Amino acid sequence: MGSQCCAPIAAEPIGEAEAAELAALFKAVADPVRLRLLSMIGAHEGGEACVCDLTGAFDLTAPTISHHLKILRTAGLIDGERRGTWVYYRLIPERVAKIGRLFTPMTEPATV
Amino acid sequence: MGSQCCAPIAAEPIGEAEAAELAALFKAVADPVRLRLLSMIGAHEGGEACVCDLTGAFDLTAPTISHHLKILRTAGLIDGERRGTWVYYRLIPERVAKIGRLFTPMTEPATV
DNA sequence: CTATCATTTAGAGAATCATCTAACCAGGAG
DNA sequence: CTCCTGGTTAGATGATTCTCTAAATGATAG
Repeated sequence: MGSQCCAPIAAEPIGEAEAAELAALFKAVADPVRLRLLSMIGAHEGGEACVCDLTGAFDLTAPTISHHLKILRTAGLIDGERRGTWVYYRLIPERVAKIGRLFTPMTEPATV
Repeated sequence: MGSQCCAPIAAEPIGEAEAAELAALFKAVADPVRLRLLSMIGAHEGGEACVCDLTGAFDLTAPTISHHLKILRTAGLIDGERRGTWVYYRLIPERVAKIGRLFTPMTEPATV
């Protein structure tokens, strides 16, 4: 039956303000480089990766990678910490999951 | 090891081609207008909405709405059908769910 | 202190995108 | 057929965005 009628986005029309906020979040991941960065950071051992681990995988300059990391950081998807010479980034799981929730059908039936 | 720990994006580094394909999908929803359109279509009674139901909610011209609908259609997120005078759009649930899956932790396996 | 490596900031140029106006296609009413 | 409404297509324009080079900041080594 309707155990998963629809994703939250299809449950009710989202408002203008919420749409703007969500769009900003989605824009952060709407780029192949940032998608791969996110994936590489999350999949790296220890759940964190330093910038030096990331730049090599791309045919891009260091400033460009830094630019993309900043966008992810501004969106609240990753957090960076400097330890000695290197800067380490890790995912912010709650924020990452927020992206998925909007489009994921609910297994639990809501009030519909 | 714990593959339930994290969302698919953090399970292993995604490849260049997959990242490009997914980025295109995310770009389609990385806009407040398109996010609201998607939501309004999905939440509309009968699971479909004609363009005339949508344009009024925005402070935008009809061609602009049409432009956004085309982007959503090209991304495979909605499908449009003409019935008489009006054109009706509806969500393509499988495609919509694909967006959510990448970022949703697999702690509780959903029927997908 | 100076040299060097890792990363970020600043600024510029090319490409993409959101929006508009004008014009075009499809159906229904008179 | 002619007119009107609903919706799309075609260009044009201003704003973002991605990428680079050059320069700055931070930390370690000699």
